Amino acid sequence: MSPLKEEQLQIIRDERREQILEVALKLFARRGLIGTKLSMIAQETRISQGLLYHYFKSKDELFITLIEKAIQKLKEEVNHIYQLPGTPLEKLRNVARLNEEGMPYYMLIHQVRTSDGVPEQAKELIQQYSMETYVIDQLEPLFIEGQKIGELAPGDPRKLITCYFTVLSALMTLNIQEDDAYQMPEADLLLRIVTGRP
Amino acid sequence: MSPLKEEQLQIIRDERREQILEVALKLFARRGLIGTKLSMIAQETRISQGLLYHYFKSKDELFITLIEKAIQKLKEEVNHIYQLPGTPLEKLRNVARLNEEGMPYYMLIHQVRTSDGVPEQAKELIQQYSMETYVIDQLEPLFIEGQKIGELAPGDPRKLITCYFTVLSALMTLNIQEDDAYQMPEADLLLRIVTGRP
Amino acid sequence: MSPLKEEQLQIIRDERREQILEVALKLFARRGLIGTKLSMIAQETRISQGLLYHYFKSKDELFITLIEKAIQKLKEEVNHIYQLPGTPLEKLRNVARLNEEGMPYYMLIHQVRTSDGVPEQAKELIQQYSMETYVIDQLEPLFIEGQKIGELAPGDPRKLITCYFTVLSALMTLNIQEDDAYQMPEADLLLRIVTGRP
Amino acid sequence: MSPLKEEQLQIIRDERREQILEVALKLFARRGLIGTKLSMIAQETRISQGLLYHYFKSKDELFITLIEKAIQKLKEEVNHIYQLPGTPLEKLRNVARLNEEGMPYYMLIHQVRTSDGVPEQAKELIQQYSMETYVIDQLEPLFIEGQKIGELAPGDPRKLITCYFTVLSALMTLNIQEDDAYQMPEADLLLRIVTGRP
DNA sequence: TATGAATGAGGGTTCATTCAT
DNA sequence: CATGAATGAACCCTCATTCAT
Repeated sequence: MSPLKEEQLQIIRDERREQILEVALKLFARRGLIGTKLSMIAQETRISQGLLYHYFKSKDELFITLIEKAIQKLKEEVNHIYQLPGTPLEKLRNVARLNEEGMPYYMLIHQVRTSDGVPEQAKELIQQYSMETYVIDQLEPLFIEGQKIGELAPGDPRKLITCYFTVLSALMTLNIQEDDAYQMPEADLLLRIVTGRP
Repeated sequence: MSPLKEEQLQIIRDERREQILEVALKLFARRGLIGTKLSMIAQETRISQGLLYHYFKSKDELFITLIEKAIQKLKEEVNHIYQLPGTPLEKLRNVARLNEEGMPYYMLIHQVRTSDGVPEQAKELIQQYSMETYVIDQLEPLFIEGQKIGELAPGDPRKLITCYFTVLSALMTLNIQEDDAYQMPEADLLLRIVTGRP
Repeated sequence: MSPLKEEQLQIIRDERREQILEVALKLFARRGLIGTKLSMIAQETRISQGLLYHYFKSKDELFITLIEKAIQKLKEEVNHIYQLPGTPLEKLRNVARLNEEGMPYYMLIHQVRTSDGVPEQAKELIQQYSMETYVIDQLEPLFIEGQKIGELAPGDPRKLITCYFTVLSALMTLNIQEDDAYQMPEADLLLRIVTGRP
Repeated sequence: MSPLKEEQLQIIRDERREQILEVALKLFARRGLIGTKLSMIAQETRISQGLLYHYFKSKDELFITLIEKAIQKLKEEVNHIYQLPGTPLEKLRNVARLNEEGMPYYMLIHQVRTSDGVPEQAKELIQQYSMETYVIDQLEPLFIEGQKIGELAPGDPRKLITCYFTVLSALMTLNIQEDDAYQMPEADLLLRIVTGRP
């Protein structure tokens, strides 16, 4: 009866959905929520505008879905740090090599934090994901260990974490491109913030 | 009619223009070019929408005017560093106490750099104001002196400047608010980037 | 394949068609032609939207089919009056107990008569089914007989019929619901129109 | 300063507003809320679509405004009955000559009562204006007087009122046109409902 | 100068209809 | 026969800009 395998259909659906999310992420990151027309997303995904509404109930919902993914992504990244090889400092050095993949997500979150005119739900999601309660709690043991073995500068570890990751987030948000006036700083210079040594 | 009146009118005109620019700066910074409606600017300036067009030919022109002011402002700020009291390090410490006044300008520039959908002319202006050719050139002597007297870490001074000011710009752009997940880092932690000491 | 199967299929087909018509009638009556989405009809019939097009060429055709059924229904109802038991007045009293089943059809016809934006063909059908030429002609003998035996008030019987059935149709169209501001009047009060007696 | 008399402006505004309401009433009555496009209203009022939004925040608001007017109108009409000349029966006879002006309002109310897809607020307004609590209360004294002087049939006056006005409302809603299958009944025939006499 | 009405292009969204499977 | 993805036209609505006063 079923004219197409239920399963196949679902796979196609999911792929298409991911395509849309990918395109939308890129565009929202660069142009903002209002600045991104659905026609752009549709065109770049090679689908009709109407079809977007088979996958997302509205532009806002599409945006919010991306915010949820962004938060998920950031959490995973923080958790991932522990699985990196080496001493605490070496782990942090790897984090400092800012990955290009995560950048659009940072920009999205930045928009939610700084712009009016984004869906209220997006703002609430961002507020729930507080750096305070998540990132800092997660990384405190790592910093304490780094201080114990003398790799990291002494002082309140929570303050150190906050400073370091605020700077990293900010740099992500700057979205530095090649041939740009700004230059993405070398990791070793940034690490001075936490090591207190050249 | 009378020359006196003309003059007064001109003064009122200029004041009004400044008012508009002030309001627009605040709104553009928070909501972006597209997200800011002329009706908002008019309302907050307590003038009619139509009157805006006596002062600026278009929304884009208003935006571009602000970009020009932003660049002017940043140049002045860099120049101002030399007039601060104290050793090079002390001067830089003062810069690190990020001034709230300049923040909206940073956000405007950030928008131009990272967003599509802003007037082409704005992009050109920003590209002309290259950190490379202006900020770095201006501050190189200061950093070299700081290295000479041992206050600053050794190494390529231009790289140091770039890193330090990129981080400052990025933090400005984050537009950290009270009761925010992020916390504006203490100046001393940021200065470690250039001193290499705790 | 086998003739038996073909036959069964045809039966299923016809049943399905009736289901669709039933659902559509209910929805069109309450929401109007434009206010009823094909997706609603499909959902309530438990079939896909696409399948609707195997049974009806378009939304308009579906609507027109219902109008044809409505007219058929009303004709049958008028014919049915003669088969009711009792004197002419008793027959009319039974008609006045307005049957709920026919109400959606009345509402459909009302829509065609009063709304623009319905298919032209529907309007033509309704105009052909003129109360004048059908209902009145059919019921004239009944009224004349009623007048003869003194049950009905004297006067032009055609005028009486027109008045009485216009009122009934109008009440049908009002689609009075329970707990409504309006109350469906008692049959005896309405019958005063034709009897001229309390 | 004021470039145009505040007062004049207001007058023009009000006139335009009335124009729009008039056109919208006519169209909504015949085509329903959904069936009436703003472009139709704009075109018939000879203004641009955009200008509609200077006068009404949305299509729904326009519709609701008309519902409010409709209720107001109906109340006035009921109150007006007492000021008509003559005996109670003569007053009612005048009411029975259904005025064409009020018809679109009846149709609007009918739509709200019978259609889904109209603004919730409109439904609430209609429910508040209950015939029960308003029309009947208002007219009860008139009917009682009519019964006292033998003009009206005996029996529960509230039931009589309900029946009579339900029939009148229903006939209004039928929106009988010239050269229509239906014919608006003569007043005297309808009055039999309340008089019980030919 | 100053206002607010007026316009119209273009946005997000809906939905009847078609099509590939 | 049956599905649900896919399309595109047309809707409501917004807003930068112009215009009459």
